[in-house]
Amino acid sequence: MLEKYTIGALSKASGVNLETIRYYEKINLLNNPSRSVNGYRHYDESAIKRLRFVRRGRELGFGIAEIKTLLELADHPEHPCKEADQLAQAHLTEVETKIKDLQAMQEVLTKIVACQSHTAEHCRLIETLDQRSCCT
Amino acid sequence: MLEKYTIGALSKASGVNLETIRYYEKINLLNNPSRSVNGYRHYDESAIKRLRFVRRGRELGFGIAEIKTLLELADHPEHPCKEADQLAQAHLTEVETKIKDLQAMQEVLTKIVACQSHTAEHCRLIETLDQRSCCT
DNA sequence: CATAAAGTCTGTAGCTACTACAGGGTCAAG
DNA sequence: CTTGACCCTGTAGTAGCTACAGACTTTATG
Repeated sequence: MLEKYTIGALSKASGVNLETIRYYEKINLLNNPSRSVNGYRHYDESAIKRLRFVRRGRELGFGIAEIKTLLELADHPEHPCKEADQLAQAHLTEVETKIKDLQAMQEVLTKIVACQSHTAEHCRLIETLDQRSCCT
Repeated sequence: MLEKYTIGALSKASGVNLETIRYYEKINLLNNPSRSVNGYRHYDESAIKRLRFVRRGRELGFGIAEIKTLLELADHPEHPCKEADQLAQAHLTEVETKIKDLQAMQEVLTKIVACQSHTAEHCRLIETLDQRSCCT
């Protein structure tokens, strides 16, 4: 395959920050690319594909370790996908928990904003934090 | 005031991890406490109050820098609370954005889970990450 | 052809908010 | 007097990058 991409070009093509690509290489999320005589990294189309895969996984909130597993699975289409299912399910549960937590925060914050007082003494936010119990 | 709390007692009373208290001291979120001859830290009731304030702020998702500002405000009830209002409003907006992002994630993940295939080849999660566009 | 700008290299330090030791000292109970 | 619980400092680790420093090469411009 033609290795026509420098790291900068790969960065643009994949939408992943240049420094992040080097970081991914360092933590072995990406294979070491070939180098030209001057030491520059060179990549082909498959690297773009892989990086996009990673980016999408990150956008969905998967951690690096999880993405590593998913990449392994993607590389071996004949393997059972049970593990991917479990990852997706576990992650979904996590996301749902986070949403609930944030919604609780949202509720309290909504009550707090639009403070009518001019001084901190009766400011709702300060009051809330000063109170005995939180988030009630 | 009586300084009857050791750091362990303060930790229990405030609900903040012992190591975290020392950390808060180091980053000047808390004042340096007095020490007994042996070098042990000693605290009074006001430290509990302050730490609880911090904990509640953290639970609401405020960052340390924001909490520093809020503590300042709480210490000066005569000050205008405009700043606190702004913090609360900005934070609420942030929380709402996060909720939306997570809900988008949730939607995609919900579609993905319960993969019907036995192998990774047709696993929905892998497919999704492999596809050209994400989260559509 | 010279030079300047843009790209690349390695390696290290910083970010947030903690947490987890290691290796030591101190205190109270039995 | 020993055992265990508590405390001390300081450093390193966590996740996932990002931002340099200082050096090199390549490409564009005058």
